[in-house]
Amino acid sequence: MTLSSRRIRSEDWKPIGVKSLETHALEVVRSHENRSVIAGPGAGKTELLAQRAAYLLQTGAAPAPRRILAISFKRDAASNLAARVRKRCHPDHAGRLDSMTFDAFAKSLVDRFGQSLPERWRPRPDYDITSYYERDYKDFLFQEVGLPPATVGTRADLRAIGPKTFERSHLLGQPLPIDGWSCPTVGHWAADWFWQASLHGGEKSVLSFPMIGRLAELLLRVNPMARDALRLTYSHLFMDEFQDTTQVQYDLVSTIFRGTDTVLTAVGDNKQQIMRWAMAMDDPFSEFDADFAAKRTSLYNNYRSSPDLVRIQHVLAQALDAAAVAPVSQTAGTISGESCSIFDFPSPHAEARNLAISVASNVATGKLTPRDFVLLVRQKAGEYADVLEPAFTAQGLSLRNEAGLVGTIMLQELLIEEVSVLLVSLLRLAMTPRAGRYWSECQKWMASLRGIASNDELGHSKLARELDAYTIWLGANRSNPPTTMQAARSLIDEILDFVGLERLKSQHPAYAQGEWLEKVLDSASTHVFASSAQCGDWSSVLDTYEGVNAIPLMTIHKSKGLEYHTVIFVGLDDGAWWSFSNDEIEATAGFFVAFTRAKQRVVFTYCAKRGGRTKIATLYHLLQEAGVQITQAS
DNA sequence: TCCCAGAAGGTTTTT
DNA sequence: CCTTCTGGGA
Repeated sequence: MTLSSRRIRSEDWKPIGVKSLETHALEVVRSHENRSVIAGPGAGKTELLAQRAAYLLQTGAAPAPRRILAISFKRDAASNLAARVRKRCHPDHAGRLDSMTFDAFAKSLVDRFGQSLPERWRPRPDYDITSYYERDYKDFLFQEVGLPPATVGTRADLRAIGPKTFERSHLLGQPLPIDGWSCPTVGHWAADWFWQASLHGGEKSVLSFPMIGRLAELLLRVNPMARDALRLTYSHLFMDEFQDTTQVQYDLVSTIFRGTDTVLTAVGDNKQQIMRWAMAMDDPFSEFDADFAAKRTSLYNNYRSSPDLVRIQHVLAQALDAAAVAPVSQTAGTISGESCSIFDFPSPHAEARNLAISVASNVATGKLTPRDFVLLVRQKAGEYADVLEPAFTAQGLSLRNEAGLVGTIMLQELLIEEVSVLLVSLLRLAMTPRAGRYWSECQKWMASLRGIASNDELGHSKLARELDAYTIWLGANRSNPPTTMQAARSLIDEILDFVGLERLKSQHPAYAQGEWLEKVLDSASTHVFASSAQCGDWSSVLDTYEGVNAIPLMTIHKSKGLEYHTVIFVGLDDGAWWSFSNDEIEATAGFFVAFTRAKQRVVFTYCAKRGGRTKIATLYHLLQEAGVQITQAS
């Protein structure tokens, strides 16, 4: 298929790379109005946005030079959408899509226009980014802030606020007032103090991402030129995972685009709202529909899960939304036995052994690989890993806690870092046989780092020669994986010398700021070294590094947006679900997210030693209602 | 310094 | 629900 840069007439446009789209999805793809799209798990939300981007760019509905802004929560979601659009569109078209995270968007605004903020709200240009924890707010409220003036309130009033309310309601609750709070309550008096200390207190301003979001919103209110530039630039805005939008993010989008000709598309799933405790809005879709006169559309296909799993999912979905409509599975079932079962084990040890044996026997048939499985837990993945890992190792399998720390950063985070991906590609190319597919990948990486244009053939062939020479040298001189931490680090430094540290920093601003790059490289070295310790040759070292043969273990929250052939949920008990009664809807939504990661099979495990099943009886009733059986195992 | 009782934490993205 | 932290008192 050749990708054309020619404009296609709207009536001639067809979805690309898929057989068909359901009628409602196609309607959204071609829509010229604001839309909210409620789409359950596996309905193809990202695909819908990718098709819509292709439609808008190729038909000129998003007319050049105007652009599409796509905002996601997670970096992988943002890059995933961009990749799908690149695959379907000519570079000239795909280049008019900006796909980024909410935080990257807000930060880019503060970096570009932040100095136009009034003095009291103006961060220093070289501000640091931090995460404020409850602890920090507590210390602040109880010590640093001191005594409020008598006109505002007493120390007791101040302490009565509590760190959570302080952050949610006072510090970040409303858009910032340009001239400060005029008749402040105790909360706003303290919030103002906190803001001023963060902005002007030390040598550098220290801001959290939500604070950056608030500053971005304010600067667009005080700087109409910047705001109009954005309105003019973007003819269309996409928002993914809209159910998890926070008030800060919503206010920013409203300030920029409400009442303009920019067409907004918000997609998400109410039933997967599991971030309310982390400041997500209660019902962002209803507010969006009202504020933007958006038309609501629901999608009813499920391209991920088998008909039997979709049937059970619907039982859970009805507990979250009585009006839920049964989705239609578009995927054939391949499991011969039960597609969902609960196993009751006598001990966590027996549970680990049994699970390891059953995964191993599945892998042994050759039909499934370790990566087809996921072990999900509600919380404390590390503690479960301690018990499960030895059992899996005993069966010749490796299990990997994706949230485990390598040095100071999380494994899952390290593996998606650009510099880590680049290192692995270069090492594969240099060290392993039949690494052809890494050649073009490395070539692409290096070309973009060096700013070589796609039509610059001379530049590309010069780069190709350099790349070949370097990887041959590397393969010849560093053929043994490092045996010490120092060796791992110096190898990485050496490769980065070839890549060009400065080029890397200028392409990826995050690496130019603070200690981040140093942390990533340190973590990468640690992980290369640890992977080398377990394996002999580079090929298996890199497999271990990437975990290509490891069964992932993670929390439900981390699994959002992912999918696996078989989901094994460990710990369907009151202990793991201690918070169930605090917010039954949100907890059930978490259960729904875990269940809907599976394409073919879900296994739940229970062990009386970890807790009862009285508090989460509702979940057991739902499964029972769906015909799922509990089996005593040993 | 130690002990005990009661409180708090746990699920988190993002440059 | 279970584990770890905290603060007051001895």
